[in-house]
Amino acid sequence: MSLNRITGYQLVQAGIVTGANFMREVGKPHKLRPVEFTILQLIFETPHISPTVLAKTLAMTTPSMTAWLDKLSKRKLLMREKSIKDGRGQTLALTNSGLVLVEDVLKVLLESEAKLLAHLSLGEREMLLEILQKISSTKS
Amino acid sequence: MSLNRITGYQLVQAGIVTGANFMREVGKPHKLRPVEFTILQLIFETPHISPTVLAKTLAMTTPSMTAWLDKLSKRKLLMREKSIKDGRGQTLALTNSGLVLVEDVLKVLLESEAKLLAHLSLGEREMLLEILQKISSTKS
DNA sequence: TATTGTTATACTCTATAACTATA
DNA sequence: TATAGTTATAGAGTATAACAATA
Repeated sequence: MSLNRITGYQLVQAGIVTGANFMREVGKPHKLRPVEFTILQLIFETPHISPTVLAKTLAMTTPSMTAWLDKLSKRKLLMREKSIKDGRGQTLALTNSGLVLVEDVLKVLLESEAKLLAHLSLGEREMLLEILQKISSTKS
Repeated sequence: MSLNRITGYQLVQAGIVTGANFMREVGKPHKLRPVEFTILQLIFETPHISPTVLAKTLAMTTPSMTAWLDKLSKRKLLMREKSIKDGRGQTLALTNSGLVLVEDVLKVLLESEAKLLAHLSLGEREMLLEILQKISSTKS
């Protein structure tokens, strides 16, 4: 028996490959961390999402999320608005430049990952995403 | 288009699930980080492996690896030996307690991941490991 | 000259605790 | 009392640069 049978290990190893692709194609040129892109994209997909929900989705604490939102806010990529429904809460929204960035980056990522994983068949790539989503859905 | 189509994102999300499983089953009880287990297991699988090769395999710098090896060495889980072939190099080996730990942890991980992923079919689990390994093999 | 491994150092990211404001 | 979000702080993990020893 070996490390090759440990799913957690294989996920990390595969993540090294996709992470390097992200850094080369997006991270360096846009000075953007993976988590920063993910936050922006999640706001794009779920308008009015709150910092707390975002933190839970990405398995981090709210103080950490505050720090990331501060950085992205200073770069004018997103805005914090007071929630109307709950005076304690916030509602997050992309600025125009945030929207432009997210659309560009997503396109670049889809294309570069397609090249990166070109040695996999289409069926394998579909299967992979499907299985990974099943695993993620384990999260409470 | 959405984040769901980004392999890097799905790998991270699935990694949150397996990472939480590791922490609960192994990390907390044995006070062991995932990278620490991986280092020990790689030494077990590849006796006489060197710190530099280990660092490359795990995509980290040699000073980082030195720090991890220091910690594991202080816990008497591994030993550093001078390489006979190359006076600059080292050869890593598990101590007896390192060997016992690694064998126990690997067993616990295989069993707990099997439960964690029980909602996947056997075919899906095999396919997943196979595809992840294909992606990892992209690494130079 | 190049490589192995270590030390020194500073930076990034993180979590915990204590706090404010609202529910 | 509980929850949303912030601030303060300390710790973990990291990378870069400079170094010693060997090739």
